[in-house]
Amino acid sequence: MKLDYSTIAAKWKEIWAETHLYKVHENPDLPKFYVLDMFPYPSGAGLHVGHPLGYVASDIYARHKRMSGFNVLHPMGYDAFGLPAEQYALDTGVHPAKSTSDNITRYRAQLDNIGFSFDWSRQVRTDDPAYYRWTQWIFLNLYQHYYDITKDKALPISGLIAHFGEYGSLQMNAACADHPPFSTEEWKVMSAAQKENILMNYRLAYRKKGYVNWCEALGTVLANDEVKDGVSERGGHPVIQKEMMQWALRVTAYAERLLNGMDVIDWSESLKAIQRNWIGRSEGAFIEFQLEQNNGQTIKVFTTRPDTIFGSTFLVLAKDHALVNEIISPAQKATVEAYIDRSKSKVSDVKAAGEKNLDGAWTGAYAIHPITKNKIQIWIADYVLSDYGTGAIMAVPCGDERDHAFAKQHQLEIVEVIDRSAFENASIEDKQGTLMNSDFLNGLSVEKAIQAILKFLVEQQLGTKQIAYKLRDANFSRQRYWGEPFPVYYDAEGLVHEMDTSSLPHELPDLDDFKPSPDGRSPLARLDAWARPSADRSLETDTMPGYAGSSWYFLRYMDPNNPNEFVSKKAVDYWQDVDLYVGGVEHAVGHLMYSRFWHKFLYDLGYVPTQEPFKKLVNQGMIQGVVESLILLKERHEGNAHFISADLIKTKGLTSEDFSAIPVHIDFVSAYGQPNSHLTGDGIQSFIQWRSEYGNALFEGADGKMYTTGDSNGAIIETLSEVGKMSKRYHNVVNPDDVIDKYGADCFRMYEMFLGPIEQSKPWDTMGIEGISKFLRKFWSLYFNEEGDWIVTNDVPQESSYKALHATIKKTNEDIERFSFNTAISQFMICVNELRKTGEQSSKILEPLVQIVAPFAPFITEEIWQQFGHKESVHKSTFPAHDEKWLVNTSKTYPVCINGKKRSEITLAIDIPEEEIKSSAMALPEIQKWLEGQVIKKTIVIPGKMVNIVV
RNA sequence: GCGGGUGUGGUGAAAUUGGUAGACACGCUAGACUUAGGAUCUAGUGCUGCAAGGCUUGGGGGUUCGAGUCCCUCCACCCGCACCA
Repeated sequence: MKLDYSTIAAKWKEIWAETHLYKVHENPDLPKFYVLDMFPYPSGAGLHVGHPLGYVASDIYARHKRMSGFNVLHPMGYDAFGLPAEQYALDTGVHPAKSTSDNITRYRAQLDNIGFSFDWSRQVRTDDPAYYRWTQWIFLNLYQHYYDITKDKALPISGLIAHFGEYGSLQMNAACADHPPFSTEEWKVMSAAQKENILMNYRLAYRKKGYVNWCEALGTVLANDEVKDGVSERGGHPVIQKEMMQWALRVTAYAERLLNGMDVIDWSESLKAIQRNWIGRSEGAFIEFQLEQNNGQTIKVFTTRPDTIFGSTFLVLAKDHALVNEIISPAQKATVEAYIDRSKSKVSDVKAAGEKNLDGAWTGAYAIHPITKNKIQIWIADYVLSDYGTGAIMAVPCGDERDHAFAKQHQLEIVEVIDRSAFENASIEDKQGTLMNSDFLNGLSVEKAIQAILKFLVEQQLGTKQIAYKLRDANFSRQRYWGEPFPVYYDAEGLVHEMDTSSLPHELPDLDDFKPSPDGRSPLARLDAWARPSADRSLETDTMPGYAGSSWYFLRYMDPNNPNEFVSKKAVDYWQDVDLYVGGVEHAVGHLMYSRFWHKFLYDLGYVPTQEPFKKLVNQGMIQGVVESLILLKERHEGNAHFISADLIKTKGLTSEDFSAIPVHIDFVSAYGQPNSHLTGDGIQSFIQWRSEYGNALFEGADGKMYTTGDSNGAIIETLSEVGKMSKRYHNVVNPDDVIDKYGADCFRMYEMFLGPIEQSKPWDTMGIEGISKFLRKFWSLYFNEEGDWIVTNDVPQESSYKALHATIKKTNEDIERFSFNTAISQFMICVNELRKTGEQSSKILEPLVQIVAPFAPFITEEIWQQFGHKESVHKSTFPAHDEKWLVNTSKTYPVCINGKKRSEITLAIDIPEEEIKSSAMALPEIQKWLEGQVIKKTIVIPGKMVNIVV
């Protein structure tokens, strides 16, 4: 049999599908293992070589676990709802439902091509009503629960209502937005609408009016993590702050648990750091400042440095702080309004520039310093954010850089309260130094002063100890068509009513015109018959954001077709949680945060047995593309464009002033990504056809070879050569199907793994793939000769072959376990080279070798395995165990006594019988004497101290 | 600015607990077979030196018999957050 990978792959793909090889069931007799990939959203572009990197790694891991006696759940599905799918549909004019399904078909074919061991019977897609009815169901649960801080869990809202009926809002320790306190009596006389408004402050899914990230171009509101540098992450459109009525999720209620949970999960430090940073916990205090008018109103500020309170010379409020309008003095009204106008017109991209914004205005009002009783001015400024802390600060110009800059800018008083003379290098914000000008705090260290002032503030009822988080509640409304409809409706008064869970799914209606409306309403709002089923009932026309469906999909895989529950108790008790999750780091604060939040919520409700959904998480790197460009001279040649081969830049002594680089589609480039990447005559023809404006261009290069700038070694070219994302824009997308056509799926898989450590990003470089291809041919040639005859015998193997095999078994086991696939592949190469060198043909060696390689190269190993006469798939076989007897170390370390004194270690070859070495009693001269007659490769003797001998 | 990470040949990278640094592969050089080679095989390939040898894991310092690995310090690069009080 000749090596014909495409025939082999086609054959086994079919057989695996027919026999449902990778189908799994709960099996209490076997330990479970759940290997999960982040499911893709099926965009129109299809998969490129970067996508499968993580999938291949997890597939190898899953296959290995399966062969090691675990019952492995390894599913795949599609994140079909959300902006990307809809945006694609908008671009192409095809209905999202159709384009999504078409794309899924294409993705599926591409995935199958790579030989993954997914159990496709468990596929989920988030746009399937049978799936999203449970997304809606979880939403309703969030709506029906609040977070009890004392019990530290979510509880039904009915308990809260009961509490209000009995105690009013007093003693209610729950996560909520600020609202005026009320008594039992007040609660009892409230109207339904008033009660509902109160409850909205507690519900975990709630409606609120507030500033949101509004993206005009996309016609929708975006979550904080969907906004990067003031523009939308998708499309790069400007985002402004707009006030709208929106659904939101009270993720802040879980901030502390989301933070603490990270201590018990096996994620990379950097990822945990990103999440910690996003949650942004800081300890400090709320301090109340009376207004000068003394009308009972106070301004509550948040500070992490209460010790500097004596240095506080003014207060600053956010521009949309609740009290702003009340306190502005008539004299300052015009100034303040002018400032607010200025500030509102500013788009958020001022932030991106990284400038400090010191704009602000004095309200004309004063507050009373709670301790010194001094009158201090109240200002409004951009640098105070309304949604962090209390939206108000006590400015301490001597202890905070921004306050300091602001004070200078507006000529406000600066009082030094920290003596830092003992700490030369301390910056203004360091917690070092001794208090001064601070009454009873004078002379205390910063640490001690914080404790002392906190005690004082609490005793005097001027403030409380508080923890603030940067984490914001998650906006949950999208003015879009392609998403889950909210299972709620509003009555004539605008009150929210839940749909009955038995009526779910609340299906997304069909629509012809799904373009966003410029007025900020969802396209569904135009569907009057649907949106207003009766005079006193209107439906929510916004839809849920992309992360809704992806926040719990890993649970659905456990029991994907259950019509009665989102997941059965039996299934979730067996599968528990995800043991290994592989995916991109780009989901660090979006998907991974929301999933953990939903999971903890479902845990509180008793639906899932674990607090954390993903025990171990591995972030695969990105496969980057090289941008190949042709050099276009600025100076034209007889009126036509003039390209030169990149190697001529140096020859001609050109500088970057003289030319520009024009990106070339990589399909035209020979030796893509290599130092000698170039266009041949055909390539030039294709280029001209592609970019017709260069039809008459002159192409100047030796032998008609036009070198491109893909070279990363060349001096001047280096600055032109770019490595970055693979994207359509740069025409550098490598399609896995093309690679597989040329080299086969096994080679593709192994090469992706061989590129380097899985977490690292690296450019796709076609050069190295030949090495893997060569290896696979060598591997094949252990089993078949050139004529294609089976050459495996039943002879007794050579000893060296056992050694090579068992070393490889051991290393492969260890390497896969620690996610080091490149080193495992290196070991295969060593083993295969060794077996070829000695001409090993024994099945005793070659049969287990197939099993070791099988997780990496599933197709050709399956083919070879059958040749041994096995009826069952190699992927159902048991991974061979290594035998220690063949793995005697080449050297062993023994403790010895050097010169009768110091205990140290000595490295000796194993050929020296162990009993010859009298443990710790052997002195240096004895060893040297014993070694006489041995072949000594290397000896390092440090007299009186240490011997290192290699025999 | 804050937080996290990374620095090893011409390249991608190994070195799991401190123990012969550079495995494995790419590339390159020479040779063999060839009409030819972008096929295959063989040998060589960290730097330096004719050699013996010397030097070598971003720089400097330290601990240790022994450091790529541990500690201190400086430098460079990458990623995340960024007016968070």
